[in-house]
Amino acid sequence: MTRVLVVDDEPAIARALTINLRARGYDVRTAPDGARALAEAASHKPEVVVLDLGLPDMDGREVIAGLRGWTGVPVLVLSGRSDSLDKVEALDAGADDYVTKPFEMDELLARLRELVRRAAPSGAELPVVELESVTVDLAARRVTRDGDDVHLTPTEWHLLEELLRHPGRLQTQARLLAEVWGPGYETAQGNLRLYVGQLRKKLEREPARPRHLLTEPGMGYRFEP
Amino acid sequence: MTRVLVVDDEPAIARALTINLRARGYDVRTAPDGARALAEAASHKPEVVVLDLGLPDMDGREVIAGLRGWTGVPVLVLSGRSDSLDKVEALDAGADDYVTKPFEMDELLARLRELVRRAAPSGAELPVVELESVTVDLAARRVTRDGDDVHLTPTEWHLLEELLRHPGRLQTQARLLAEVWGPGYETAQGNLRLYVGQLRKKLEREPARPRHLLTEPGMGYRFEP
DNA sequence: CAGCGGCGTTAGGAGTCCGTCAGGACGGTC
DNA sequence: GACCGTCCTGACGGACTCCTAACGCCGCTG
Repeated sequence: MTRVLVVDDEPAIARALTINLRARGYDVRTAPDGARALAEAASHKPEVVVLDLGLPDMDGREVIAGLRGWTGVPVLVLSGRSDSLDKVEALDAGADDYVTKPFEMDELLARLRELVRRAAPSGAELPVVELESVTVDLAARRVTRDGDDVHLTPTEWHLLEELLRHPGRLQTQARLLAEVWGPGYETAQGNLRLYVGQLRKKLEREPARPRHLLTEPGMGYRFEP
Repeated sequence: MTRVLVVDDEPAIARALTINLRARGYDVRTAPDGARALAEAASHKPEVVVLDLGLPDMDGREVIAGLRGWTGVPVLVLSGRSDSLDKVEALDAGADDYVTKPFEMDELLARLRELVRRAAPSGAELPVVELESVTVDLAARRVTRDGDDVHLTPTEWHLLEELLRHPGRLQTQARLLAEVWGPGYETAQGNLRLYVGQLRKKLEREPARPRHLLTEPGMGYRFEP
């Protein structure tokens, strides 16, 4: 279920968006201002953000900058003004798309789908990853090993997803920590080691000598298909 | 037509260079001192600069600094003295290659061609570098040799990256040490030799007779694609 | 021919990073 | 209020990386 964070200070719009998105199967959370939006994003890791530019406490660009500091989550900007200046500024600040209020719900939903699809290219290309005796179905959130289901905690999922999404490429510990744990956890390497260990125990045939979840000492980890 | 700026206060040398370069199809302009060299470079944007270090008005490093302040144009240094100190200083200041007077015209032309050729894809980053049997993927942080993975330590990566980033250009030991080990390690040349040796052992077919990680005695190292 | 400086290589110890285990805190459910 | 799963912290061997020192080699110089 796709997690989407709606940031808007007008309850009417927030509620309308929530209802429509829930009806389409999204997992919706809302935040009424920039500060709570950043806190919410850090704790629940949405896969896409809908951001109203007219917030009471922060400028829209500041919110985007706060997100871009640690995550590449796609951001869809909502603007009350049709004038194009703030649109350019928002896109410059790192937004991914733009919709002007009043907006057609259908158009917003279409752009949202597009953003999610674009942000998960490998997820769309490889929804299922096959290892020797383990099958990982990213879309269905399911892992089987020798036919039996394997249970993964949310954090384990998030970490595994981050690794599988870039097969063969080294992911630095700083990047993994920022993506999975959010900002402020850049120094919690012990945590990372712990969860990599758990994933290996659940997925690798010989956890002591991993063949797919590889360590690059001093740099990070790499998923080898 | 490639624009070349020749900076030399000796008319004989300037004329000889002009004739030879024009014969090869270069668009040549000359400047007899540092001040006019900078003015000429600013107005005509040469694609490569040949710079004599023994100018009457400015030190060679000042000229290079004046260029580097606003352009990355490759600079080939001409040095009158075989004493290597001024050459090292010029290279540290940002020069890309050097030739000692008296020089062979053929050698100078060859080095000039190399500099122009390598500067052509300026700004474009090269994520993967192919050697004979070795592939270096900077983005994925991965090296393969005859299909097998080659493991590099963080320091080896850092050094290799610094060399690969300036193909064909000479990197002084001081520059490499400062980039990889940070300030304060300018005197640890033993360290540099050690890691260059390790890279050669891992990447070169004949580590004793390297073909890509070349030594310039007294100067530094050069990556030859 | 001896002396010298720069380069390449080897070996060993100090320090850092990694994997693992156990224990406690937090939040949600019944 | 008790239970359970999940998450985080700290501590400990072990593996890896890094740096230093020393030696042999080569080209150059006096």
